[in-house]
Amino acid sequence: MERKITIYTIAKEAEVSPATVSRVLNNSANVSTEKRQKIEHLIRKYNFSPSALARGLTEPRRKVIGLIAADVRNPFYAELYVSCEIAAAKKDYSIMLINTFGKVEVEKQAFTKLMEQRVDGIIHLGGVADDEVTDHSYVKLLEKLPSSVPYVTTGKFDGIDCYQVQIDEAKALDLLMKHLSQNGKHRVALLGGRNNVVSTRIKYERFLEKGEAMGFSMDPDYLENWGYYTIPKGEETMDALFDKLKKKRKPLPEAVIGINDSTAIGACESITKHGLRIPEDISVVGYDNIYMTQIVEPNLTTVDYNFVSFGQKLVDTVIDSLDGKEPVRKRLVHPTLVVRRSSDSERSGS
Amino acid sequence: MERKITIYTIAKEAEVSPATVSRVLNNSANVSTEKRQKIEHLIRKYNFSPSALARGLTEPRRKVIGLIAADVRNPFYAELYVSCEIAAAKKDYSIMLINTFGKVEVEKQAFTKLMEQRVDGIIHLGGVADDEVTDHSYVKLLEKLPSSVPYVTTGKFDGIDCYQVQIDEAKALDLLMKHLSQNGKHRVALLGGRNNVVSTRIKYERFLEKGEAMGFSMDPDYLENWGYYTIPKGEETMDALFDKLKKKRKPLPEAVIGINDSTAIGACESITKHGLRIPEDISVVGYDNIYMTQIVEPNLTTVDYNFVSFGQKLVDTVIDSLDGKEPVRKRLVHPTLVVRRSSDSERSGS
DNA sequence: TTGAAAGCGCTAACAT
DNA sequence: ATGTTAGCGCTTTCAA
Repeated sequence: MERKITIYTIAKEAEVSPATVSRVLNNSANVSTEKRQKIEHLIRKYNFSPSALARGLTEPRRKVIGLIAADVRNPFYAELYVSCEIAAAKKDYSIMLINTFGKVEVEKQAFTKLMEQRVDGIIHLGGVADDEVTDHSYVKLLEKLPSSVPYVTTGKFDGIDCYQVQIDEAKALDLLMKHLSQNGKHRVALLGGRNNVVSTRIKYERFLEKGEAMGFSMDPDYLENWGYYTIPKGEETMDALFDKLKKKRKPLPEAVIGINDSTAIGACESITKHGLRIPEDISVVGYDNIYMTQIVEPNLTTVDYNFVSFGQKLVDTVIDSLDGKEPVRKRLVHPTLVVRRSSDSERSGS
Repeated sequence: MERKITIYTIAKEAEVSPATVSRVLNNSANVSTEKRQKIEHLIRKYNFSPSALARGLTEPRRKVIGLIAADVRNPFYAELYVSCEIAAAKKDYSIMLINTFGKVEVEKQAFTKLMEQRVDGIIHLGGVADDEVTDHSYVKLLEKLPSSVPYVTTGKFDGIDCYQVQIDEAKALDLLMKHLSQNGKHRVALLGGRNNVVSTRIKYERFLEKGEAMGFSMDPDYLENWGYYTIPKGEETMDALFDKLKKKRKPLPEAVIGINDSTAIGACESITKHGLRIPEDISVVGYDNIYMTQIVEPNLTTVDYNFVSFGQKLVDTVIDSLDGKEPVRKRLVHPTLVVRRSSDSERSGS
């Protein structure tokens, strides 16, 4: 076991003071070329790396941002996490990631852990699974955060004093509705999700609000607002819709909007299973533009949130706040429409 | 901005010494109930959280393991990362994750960063994309690591003094070959990958070595060892195989082994495109049991590595080494066969 | 340009 | 059971 090597080791051997070693380490002051070289040589020789812990003890910034996500095995979070990491790296910050797996208990611990690690700020990815977390528990957690640590969330709730960067869900739905409308669809179904998830609720409300103007037949039987956000549940939901319409002797929808891509993909399976073609018989569209949308057959029309700029906004909000720049409390991420085969039979390839 | 609060703040107000506060914080010694309660009350009152930095400066263990992965947007790494996190949490360790995106430069920085953060050990996920990293650069990096920091990798190379936890690739291939053999397949194709990736080379070597005994017709024309590890490349590769066999007037394979699941899924697309049925005309199998194998049509037969125990082994190796338990240098992860529709027409559902 | 010394927040050995 | 004190490894005045 090699002896621990510190700036003192270097200083002693270079016959300078530790302060001088620190100076070359940080380029914080002029050091004579002679001494500098001697020191740099020793640093290499011993493969010395300064302790971020000791440094963090004195310096006001750790250059680390905490990131709380439900589960990076979910592609949505993986994308967002990575784009945050990249955005942070640009400004020489690191990301410290904690997965909560949707468990409130773990989530609370995550905050504690991050605070103990003295992260400079916290990004909280509410996202798809924010239904597990009640507003109440959010409030409790946030109250405990010192105001010096900027907190930014993708969660959608009012009355909480924090930074928010959120998807413009309403606009996202508008894009999809407009697209379907332009393709002459009238009987449009909206599938999946639960109403205690804010993003879901927004979509349903918007659908009811704007659907008529888009020329949709606003029959509530074409809303199947139950289940989760997964592929199998999407399939189940679509199955249920088929059953219901059959019983009520109502015509099939011309288009189906999944509450997210997974739901839409599940719906596709159900439709195919029922012997129908996509998009010839029924168009299908989703949300999120996850990787799989480009893989499934046919490729899925969806709404993209531009994860790169999403992550950038999250990180910038934290750093700007740290730098005293007072970022706006609430920023929106603007979605764009990605048209693929599942809603456009003209499209070549799959 | 609230004043910074430390154990001294608490100590002073509780009229005790900082040491006593430390004692209740760590339960490291007996403290009278009276003082303990007073202290605990103040901790709650101020929402005090002890600095992991200061603590790390004195304590020998930081309880943090560094994890270097190529890209957690790749489901393989996401699964492995999460299982490591879960395994670590059981022993009260955290994971500090860094993505390298296959860039050697970033990878080097990752080591430096982790060392500066004084992680207790480092896990390096070579995995699917370890072709980007030459053995040479590994050696260089590893030489710089102090021997006190256990390093464990999933990479497959000899002559480097480190811990290795790796997939038993040969056994994995054996499982697939046996399965196909038992289903009466003779003309079996092996598709995708590059030979400078060790895991790929192992598979090809094993195939050549054991194929005959399995009753396969060992025609080299049924090996298409080129391309990457992605779905589109898998499709291209299969397309190329079709072309070649047509030109040479050779019969189609009865089964196709993809070098990984993505390649296999791409091959499926090619096969379907050529108007053939899976598995009736051609069986397809892959490796890794990524999530998508359960989604594609038909579901893909594959080999599973049990990410839970994989991660557990990685983490245990680090911690055991830290605890002076001298874990074995090389451990194998045992794969299991997952039979699905793509190689078994008897199977119900998709 | 350089060094001495204090301090960051905590733990642990030693004393009481 | 509790307090005193000396580090841990670094940065940063302040002097020289």
